[in-house]
Amino acid sequence: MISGITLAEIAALIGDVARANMLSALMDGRALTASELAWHSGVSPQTASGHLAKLSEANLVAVTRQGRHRYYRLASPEVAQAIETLMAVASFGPKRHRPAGPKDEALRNARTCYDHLAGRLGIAIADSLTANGYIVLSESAGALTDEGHRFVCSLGIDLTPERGNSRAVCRTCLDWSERRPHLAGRLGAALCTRMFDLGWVERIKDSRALAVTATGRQGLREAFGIEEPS
Amino acid sequence: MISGITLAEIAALIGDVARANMLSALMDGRALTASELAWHSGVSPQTASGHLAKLSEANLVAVTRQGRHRYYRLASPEVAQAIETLMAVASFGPKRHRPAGPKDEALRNARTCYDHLAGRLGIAIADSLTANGYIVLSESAGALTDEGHRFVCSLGIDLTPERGNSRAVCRTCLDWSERRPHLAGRLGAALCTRMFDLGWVERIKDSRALAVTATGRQGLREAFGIEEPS
DNA sequence: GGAACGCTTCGGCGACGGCCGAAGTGTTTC
DNA sequence: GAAACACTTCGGCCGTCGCCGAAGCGTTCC
Repeated sequence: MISGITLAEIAALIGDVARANMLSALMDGRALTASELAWHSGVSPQTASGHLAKLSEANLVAVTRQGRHRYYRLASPEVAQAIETLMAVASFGPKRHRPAGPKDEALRNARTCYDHLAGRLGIAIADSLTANGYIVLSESAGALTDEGHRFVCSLGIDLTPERGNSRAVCRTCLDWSERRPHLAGRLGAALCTRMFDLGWVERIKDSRALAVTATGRQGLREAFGIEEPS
Repeated sequence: MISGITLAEIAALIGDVARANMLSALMDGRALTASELAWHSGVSPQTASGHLAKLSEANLVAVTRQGRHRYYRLASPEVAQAIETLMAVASFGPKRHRPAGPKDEALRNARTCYDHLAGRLGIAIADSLTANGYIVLSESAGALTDEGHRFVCSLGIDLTPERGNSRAVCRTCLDWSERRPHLAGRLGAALCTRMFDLGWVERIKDSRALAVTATGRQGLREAFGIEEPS
């Protein structure tokens, strides 16, 4: 009860279509401007401004001023996790099936989830790492083995924590499309960043979906033994 | 966006004070009647009935008819996890400090979280198991060691999964009061059940809070090395 | 069988909150 | 310095949804 009040407040903030669309758009971990978020949520700039004020007052999003733009991003990984968990519940719900369009298909194939990889590609990488004994996952957690540490080093990933960053190396996150846990935490984020740096994946315009490049296909095959993910 | 719509629907359902109070009341894993839930949420029976219809249509709660009563319970552990995650986000929020009353204090000390233990007691047990090498936890996951398996057997706990139950043995759940992960999953649930069976803990009336009994204090000391948890 | 009980459905009231047009503030560009 | 731009604030409109009284259905108790 005591916490029920603020539980309702937080949920009510996410429970508006426009705000939910904004938060979904921010789930890829990027920071977006107020106008971009207005476009994503399908409302006018004034309305978006009001929504964003509420979201940032409640510490769901954080804002950075830069010139005449204001960049909004999710305030913390906890917020991202809460939204992802809600999406998982939503996808369990009554089977109100929307036929899966091509864009939806792209999302299921590969996408970013806050700061790490999700979709079939995310699952495939987590599976490969597990099969090779590089990580050990239980349903909602994980640990990096010594061989695993050497392996990610060989990919050019440095897991030394930044100052004051105590985030866990290896976490899992429930994938709403595959309904299985994929790799999150510092390791998940570092892998995702590295794959962008190597040019293995690219963002699909106006979407959290990702496209695997030609070099990416080769790299994924050599490093993880992953064939065409879809 | 595609899933954003139903994300908003789910969140909006939780985002009403009355419904949030109902769900909070169900977080201890018990099934409550419609009238009990009406009382918990502070609305009339008619209103509660309407709310419960919405919640069960969206598969957030499940209902069992029994005579002239209808027992409502959370539909799945995923729903419980979503609510707990939202509570964690809520407790991070702006510092709108309510002075902690005695009931609140009892909640922080020991309570049930869906089907497992939380609060200082839950943390203490998780810490003890970790310190003795019985379980290994990373921030959001965990594994039971072989010695751990023998230990819980010695407490009279059988972790053989029920038919068709593939729930993970060892998971973690972020504690909103302690802000640290405590023990969930099949192991967390089994420990909780066993402690009720042994008479170590008892429910405090009309609350998720728990009281540790005299035998409980002795048992906790002998089995886990836990002194007076508060 | 009738009364008490638990729960739901219906109908109408009222308020909260989302929405946009218009106008205002601060920043960049030329 | 003026114009263009990004964003916010204000004010008023309107729809949605939560609320309860009254009434209806099914179960249990005596």
